[in-house]
Amino acid sequence: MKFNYKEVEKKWQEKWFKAKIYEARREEGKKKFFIHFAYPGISGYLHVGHMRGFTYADIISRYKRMKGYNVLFPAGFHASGLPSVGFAKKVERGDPDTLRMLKENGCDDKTIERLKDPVEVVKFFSKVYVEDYWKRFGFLIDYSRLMDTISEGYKRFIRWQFLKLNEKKLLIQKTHFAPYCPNCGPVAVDKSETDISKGGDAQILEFVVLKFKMEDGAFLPAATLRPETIFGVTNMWINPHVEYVEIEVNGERWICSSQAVKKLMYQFDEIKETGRRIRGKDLLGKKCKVPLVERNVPILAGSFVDPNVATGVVMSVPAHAPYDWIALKESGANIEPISIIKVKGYGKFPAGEICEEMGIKSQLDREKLDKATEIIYKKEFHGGILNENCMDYAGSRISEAKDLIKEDLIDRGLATIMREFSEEVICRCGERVVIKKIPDQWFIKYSDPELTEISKQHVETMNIYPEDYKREMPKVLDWFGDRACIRKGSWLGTEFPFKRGWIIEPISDSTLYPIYYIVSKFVNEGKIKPEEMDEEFFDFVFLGKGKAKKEIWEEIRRDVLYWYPVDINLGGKEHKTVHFPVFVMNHVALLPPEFWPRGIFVHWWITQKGKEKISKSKGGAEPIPKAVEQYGVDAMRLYYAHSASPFVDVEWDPQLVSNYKSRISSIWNMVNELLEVKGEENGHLERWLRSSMARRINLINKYMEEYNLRDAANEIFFEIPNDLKWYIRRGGKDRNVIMEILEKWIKLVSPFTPHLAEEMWEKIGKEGFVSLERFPEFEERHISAEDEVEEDLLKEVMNDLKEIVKVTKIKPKRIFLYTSPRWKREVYERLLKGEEVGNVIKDLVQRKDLEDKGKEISKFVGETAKELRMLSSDDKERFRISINELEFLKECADFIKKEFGAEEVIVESAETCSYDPAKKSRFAKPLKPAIYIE
RNA sequence: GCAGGGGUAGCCAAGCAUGGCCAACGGCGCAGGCUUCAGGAGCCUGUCCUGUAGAGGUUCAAGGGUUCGAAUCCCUUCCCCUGCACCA
Repeated sequence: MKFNYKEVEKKWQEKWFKAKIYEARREEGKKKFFIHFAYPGISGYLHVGHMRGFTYADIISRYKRMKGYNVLFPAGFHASGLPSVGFAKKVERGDPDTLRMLKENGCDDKTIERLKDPVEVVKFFSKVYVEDYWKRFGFLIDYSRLMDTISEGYKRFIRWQFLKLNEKKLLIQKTHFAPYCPNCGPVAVDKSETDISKGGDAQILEFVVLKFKMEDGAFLPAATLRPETIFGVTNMWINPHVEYVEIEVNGERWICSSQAVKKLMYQFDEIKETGRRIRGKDLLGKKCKVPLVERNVPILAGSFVDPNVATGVVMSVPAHAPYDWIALKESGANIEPISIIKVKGYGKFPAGEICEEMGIKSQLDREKLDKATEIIYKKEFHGGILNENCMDYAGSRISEAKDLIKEDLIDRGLATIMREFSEEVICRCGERVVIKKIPDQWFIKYSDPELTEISKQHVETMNIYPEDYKREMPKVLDWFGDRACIRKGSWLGTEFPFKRGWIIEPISDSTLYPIYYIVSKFVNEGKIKPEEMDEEFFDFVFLGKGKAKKEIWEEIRRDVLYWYPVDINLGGKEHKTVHFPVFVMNHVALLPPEFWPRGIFVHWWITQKGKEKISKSKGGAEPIPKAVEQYGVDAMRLYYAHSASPFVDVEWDPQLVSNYKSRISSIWNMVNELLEVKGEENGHLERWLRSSMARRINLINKYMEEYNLRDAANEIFFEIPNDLKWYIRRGGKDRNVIMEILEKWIKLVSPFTPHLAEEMWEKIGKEGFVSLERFPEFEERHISAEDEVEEDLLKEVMNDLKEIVKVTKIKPKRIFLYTSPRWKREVYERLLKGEEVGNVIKDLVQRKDLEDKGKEISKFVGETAKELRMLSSDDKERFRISINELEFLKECADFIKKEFGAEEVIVESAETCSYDPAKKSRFAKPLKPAIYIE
């Protein structure tokens, strides 16, 4: 009797996969549904967090299949780029964590040896993903279409894509600045730190380098993020303990730190060292001229100046820069700060004020000074106005003047740009990463106004979940600029057709790929060879251009026409600003409008305690096979679908998953118990159960249509069993209705927990796969408002009884229920019809049988009118349904007696009651009988 | 900086785009009872405060406002989080 989930999972997976029920074949005339998830990058073992999105996709595709769609649900692997290379590198250098993890997962030494090769890493993990994750979760992915992005066929496809981008004039060349290791070449700077050992959070900042001319003609290049403060410069800062060097830049002599020279070499074309070295302290006391402002200022000693940051030369704006303020104070120099910015909340010298406030005493108190600098920077940037000291820019807002001044200074040859990381970045090899200028980098021109505009228009027509993201998308498309699309270096991918030895970057080769799933089937089956797949081939199958050279081309073309476009592309929130926009734009740019994607579904993450994204580096991620073993697949699937909305991050909580495991087995037990039930039909109870079920099926269909899996699962896994339990509790025992409801219920369960569903399906004596049955549809004929209102009435009465028992602590012996007098019901009816309050009162008061109730009537009518105004239309509806409360409650008397352990339950009409010592009967109202307990 | 998300009872987490069915779904935890004499099993009840009659009171980051009525709409403030391009 116990639910053996392990056996059940195995049994049904074997059957499904043997019958290949996942395989999608074109059926002309049958409506199709194409869903896929953003294929995972190959970066090692996945964890329970990854399964969330995959599971959503499987549930949706199973649902659509049951709704009569011909479903295409393919999957593949994104092998391009760095992750698998990074993984192989880790194996090669014997990274202990990596080796331990591999061994824990049962890898022998031979396999580990093999994994030093990135291509082997891809092969190995592709298999893990398919066998240990996807099939293990019962996903009905079309396994005949598996593909990865470094296969020959895929590369042909990408090559074609870039030929087309070029034809559309969407490939352009321009200067670019990228992270670069002097030893290893190009590196990626990102949070996963595949290439680097430090600095994953670093951003590339643009410093403006202002050229201060000294008396001997050499320049001091001061780097700043705030070029507008040039008007407030009072002096220069040089670190006296640092040795500076002289270099020649475009014929000018510059003096900067030696560290700066190294960096500038990678960014400027014309640069060389003159060999002259100058100690910092030898520069002190000399003068230089502020560019544009043409003011002579002295060079002072600033020990806070870091030769590693930018040029190692700093201009001093004490009025508005906390560092400068403190350093100036410490220097003891007799220099008056120059105020140049007016900002709300501060006086003449904001920097001075904040140093005072925060109690900053020394220029080496970096922590506080950084904080102070940030505060002042933000405050002045947003609310600051340049004052009369600022020449032509006086009166402008900082946020507007900043770029203007920068451009002007550059145009006049007084300044230039230098790029620098916001923090130190160290390569895996130990070298400091620099920023390198690439003069002729290739870009995909996503900034193209026409492409952007059409993409925005198309997004309007798409089904995008959640709604918020749909609203966000046009802004993202506007913001999305040109993207560098190739890179030279050791990583996997397709060679760029217009530059030998350069590889297409991994985002750019994963935009149009869903269409390749249609081709990959033919490649996998050997029906077409990658070598055949040239420009002509893809032009024909994707664009319908030219002629088919072979019959199979026609076949593929028909499949493309049938399956495309994608109905849902499902992916994690990390794809919101990069992958999804380029997915849309590439389709819009290269394919005809009828192939543009129809929908996107974004889900959030499973996080660890403390809201951290689960990552292997942080440890503690639960391996998938272990979790499956422990909780069972169906429990996990239900957990993903039901524990929270897809659009929030969820903390992985093993306890919670365990609860779903219990839920699964309790459903199983319940079905078994229900199968034992036999007895008479009651009439009312069966009508009620059918009605409630029909209503829920209607809701569930509505939820599923908008992919609201959570609310659908709630109805299916919680509300329906509650109804069934209530039916039994009420004494229902009609086997026919139970079998009828079970059959529907099991179908509803199927997309979410398919193994359980199949097992139950078999248990109730059905043949075939429930996975291939039709999803239950709303049947209006089962709706019986009367029976539902009656059952609600009973529940309400029981609630009231409970409340009374609780408050009074009475142990009920005899329970009296007094149903509403007829005239009160009449009041409801007439008011609901819209009759005037006054008329109703007048009418009733004049009636003979009510003549002694004048006061009560007018009060009651008034209150009721007020009450009805507050009710929703659904609630009002309940009062319109006519039921016989007296008869119904009499029938329930035994049930109530049993539930409350009373000796007797007496139901009477308030008009004719024989026993009412507490005068309770006067409180009776329609659908709210008065109660007396003793 | 640019773009976006969020703050709900002890905890997690619904609801908030269509204000009233909301003291606020569900779960965890906690308390009591039942069942089971086997397990991290199952079932019922309670869990903001007050209350010996089905009720009332105070809540949904903070402070204002709109409204007969606001967790839900508007404004202000505070605090968290995410993405930002050779990372997928």
